[in-house]
Amino acid sequence: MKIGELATASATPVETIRYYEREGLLPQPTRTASNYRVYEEQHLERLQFIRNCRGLQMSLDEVRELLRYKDEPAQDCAETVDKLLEAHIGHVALRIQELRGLEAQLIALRDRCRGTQDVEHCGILAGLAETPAAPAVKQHLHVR
Amino acid sequence: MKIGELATASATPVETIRYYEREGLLPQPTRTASNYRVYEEQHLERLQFIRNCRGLQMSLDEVRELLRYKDEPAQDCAETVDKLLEAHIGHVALRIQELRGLEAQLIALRDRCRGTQDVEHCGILAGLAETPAAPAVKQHLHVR
DNA sequence: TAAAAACCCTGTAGTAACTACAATGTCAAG
DNA sequence: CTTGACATTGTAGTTACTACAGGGTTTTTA
Repeated sequence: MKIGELATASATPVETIRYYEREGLLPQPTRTASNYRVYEEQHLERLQFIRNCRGLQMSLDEVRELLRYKDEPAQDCAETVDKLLEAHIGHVALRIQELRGLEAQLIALRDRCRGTQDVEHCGILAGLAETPAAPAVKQHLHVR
Repeated sequence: MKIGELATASATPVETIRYYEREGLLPQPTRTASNYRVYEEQHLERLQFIRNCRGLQMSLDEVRELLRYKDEPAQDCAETVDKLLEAHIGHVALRIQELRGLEAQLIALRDRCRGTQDVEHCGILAGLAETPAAPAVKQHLHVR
């Protein structure tokens, strides 16, 4: 299987596959005489695993950890895997909470606009300029 | 007001303020003889506006656009501002939907693990390896 | 008054997870 | 035998910052 085929089989851009290889998530495949990458079924499976994890919004570091457990299972693996997943679920739930608050604020802001025409008196811009009123999501601006 | 004061007044890291200046979001302030930036009240207001928008998860490009309307109000401004906000609300709502689906999948995955001990048969890793079963968030992996 | 601490400056590089070239090489079809 | 699709490496761009390094200045403190 050449890289293009693997790409379509896994719905992953070619460049991303090469990126995963550079990052050590995918093992280096064998090469043809002309230096083309040649993949086996195993590669496809591993790539699909990665993509599934990514689809679940895990970071590449988390994926790396899971792959490590797949590659060399130890006795306390299951527990650790479970923990990782548990933590991830927590993050997602928190993010949903934050976005809900955000949505409410945005809707409130939008509704301030209804009824004004000119920008000078537009409630939206005024609302965004307010200092304490709409301190928005106060926490770390830095969520994903 | 020196940059440090502006930073504490706006709860924004100093480096971020300089970054906004480089990006053209904040106008270049005057300087002291020793080349220190000197800010006025206006700067603080503008920075607060930016931070509020960012707190609402708007991109800097969106903020830039809003600032443009603040700076030079035209006749059809209010409408455009409204549209921008409307679109933004849509994005947030969509993202919440996606995360909800995600959460459900993660929980289902976690529950597959209950009852197994060793990694070889751990339902979580097996679930993540499956091809069609948990295609996760199928769409663009690339949401924020 | 002098030294130390706290602040400021510019410029560059790093972050995550890709994406997008540029410049080149290879292979299959017509 | 040429055209087009595919492959290669390497580098730079994306977003919104963050973190230095290597300097200068100002304020505080002893």
